[in-house]
Amino acid sequence: MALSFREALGSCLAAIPPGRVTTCGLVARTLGDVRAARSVATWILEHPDIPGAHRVVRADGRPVAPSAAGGLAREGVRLRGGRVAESRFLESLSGAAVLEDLRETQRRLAQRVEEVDDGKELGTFGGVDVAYAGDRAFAVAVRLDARTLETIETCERAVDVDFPYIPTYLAFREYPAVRAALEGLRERPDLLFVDGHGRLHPALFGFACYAGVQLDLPTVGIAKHPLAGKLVPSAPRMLGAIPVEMDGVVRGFAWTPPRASRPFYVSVGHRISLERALREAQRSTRTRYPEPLLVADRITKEERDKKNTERSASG
DNA sequence: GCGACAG
DNA sequence: ATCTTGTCGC
Repeated sequence: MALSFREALGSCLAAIPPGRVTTCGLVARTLGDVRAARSVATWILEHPDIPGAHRVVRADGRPVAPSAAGGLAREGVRLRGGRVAESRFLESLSGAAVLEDLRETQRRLAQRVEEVDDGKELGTFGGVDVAYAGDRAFAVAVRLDARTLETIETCERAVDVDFPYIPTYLAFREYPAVRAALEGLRERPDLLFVDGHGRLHPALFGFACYAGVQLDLPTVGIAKHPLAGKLVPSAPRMLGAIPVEMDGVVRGFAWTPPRASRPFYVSVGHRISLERALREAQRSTRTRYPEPLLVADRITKEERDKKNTERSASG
């Protein structure tokens, strides 16, 4: 059965015997992917009450939790120079490899991605983005007129998140909030822009693909930073954009808008061709980033700050 | 071969 | 993404 991140981490920590410690890297490998090491540390820092959290250390032996010294001392573990001796480190750990399961889910769903579109005119562009305040996610979905780029409608939803940010697993953190916001729109957009990569992903299944397949909606992935693939500046440009290849296949483009200082990355999410994804991304851009994502990003931060103010005002 | 890695 | 001081440019 599928375990949540929280439960899987809990079972990992419960498997560390008193008097021993484990590195973030080993916890991450046990969860199924070493690239989650930093996320494990962040999660423990932000959830200091997790049982066993005091037994997690960095590679150099420094405990992750600032208050770990007391719990370790009660188990006979002394800190020397703020570090736990390597002789205390566990070499292996048992636990549920949830990230392996999620990667398998990505690979399976990746086969459903359709990289062709129906060629129809697009009346509206959608955009989704999420801001965070601790475990609270503030998601916004917007729908814009594709010709004028004027905002037609917006929808905000706040939901609790229970999955950390882990590179290449972004969808599992953001999708629930994004879906909730999209469901509140009166009409679905003809094409949805997602803040994150599409097929430019190690499993060819970034957040934009995940959202597209789950929603059965045409999507385009837009990202500010590279994740997978390599730029090929020597290759012929497409509409002024530099191809990004993975294993010799062009999976995306890096495009710098006319007055912008840096490029953004475009790739297919679902139900669209790569060339058209680039063309629509360019058509939707007025300044430095596709307008639907700028609008969603702005509202998302306004909502978060508004809710935070209300919360502190009411005690 | 290994580490880094969207938001 | 968020945090956060200082710094730069319009």
